[in-house]
Amino acid sequence: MPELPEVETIARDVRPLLEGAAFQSARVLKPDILRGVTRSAFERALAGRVVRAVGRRAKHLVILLDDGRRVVIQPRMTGSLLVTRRGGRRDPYAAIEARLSTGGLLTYRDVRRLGAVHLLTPRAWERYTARIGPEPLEPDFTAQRLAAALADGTLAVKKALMDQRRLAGVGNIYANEALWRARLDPSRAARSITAGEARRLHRALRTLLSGAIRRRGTTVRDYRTGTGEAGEYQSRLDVYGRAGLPCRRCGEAHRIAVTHAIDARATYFCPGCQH
DNA sequence: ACGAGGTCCTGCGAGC
DNA sequence: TGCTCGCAGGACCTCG
Repeated sequence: MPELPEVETIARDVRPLLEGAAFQSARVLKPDILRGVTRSAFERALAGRVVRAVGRRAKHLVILLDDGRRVVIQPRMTGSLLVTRRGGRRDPYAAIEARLSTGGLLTYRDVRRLGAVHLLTPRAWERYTARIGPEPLEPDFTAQRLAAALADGTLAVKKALMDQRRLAGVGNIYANEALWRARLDPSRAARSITAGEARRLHRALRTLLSGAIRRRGTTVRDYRTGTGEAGEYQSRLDVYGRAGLPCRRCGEAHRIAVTHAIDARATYFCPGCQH
């Protein structure tokens, strides 16, 4: 499930293949993934446009066109973006295909189609990005800013971490991992996190997310990089998916537990060392 | 203002 | 073996 490191990996993979290339044509094969734009309007908008930049904001891929508009792709659970040579086998899960002037084919595929694709004017993009919280890997994201994002919440700290208005890009896997690293109980009220704990969590988040980017993301099931491969970080996970296994800090003394008490999501934690 | 729960969607694995 | 069913869950929604 693409979170920040996965979307960043996809962006880095497709960037050199897209920037400077023109879309010759685009076809929307599964129109229900489009938001706020019709199939025909989307296809017309892409035709002839040159890609000026490819980036990431939170868990969204952002393709900046030469007319200032942006194609914003939110892969959610099972979305992936891939550039291939043309003439390959038909992908039954392809939602959008766009032919490139370089001879390549850009495909957005999404098995469950929970993803969303927007076409945004500069003004609409400003409104869109303003609703998302700070980027945790930006240099100006300090422990104080993290503490501020958590300060007003009676909700569980894990849920606060995953709230995209408070903090950008963290989903279920990395929220579990960051809280284990910071030795914090996921069910703690967000506002109960002290300044010192926020510093621990801040450090945990930054090292975790940058480490996961270096390993090209975490593939549990569906996630693929921009070159169609699995990520490499799944073998490094400390808690996610490790229910019943010994805690990597406590050893045999404590085993990883799983609960669905927080927002009905799978929460993995060590009862021995997370408080 | 908050939490709880529903919704979208399809593949997969557990269980009978 | 073949079927049903629940689960995976990010973001958004409504309801109380």
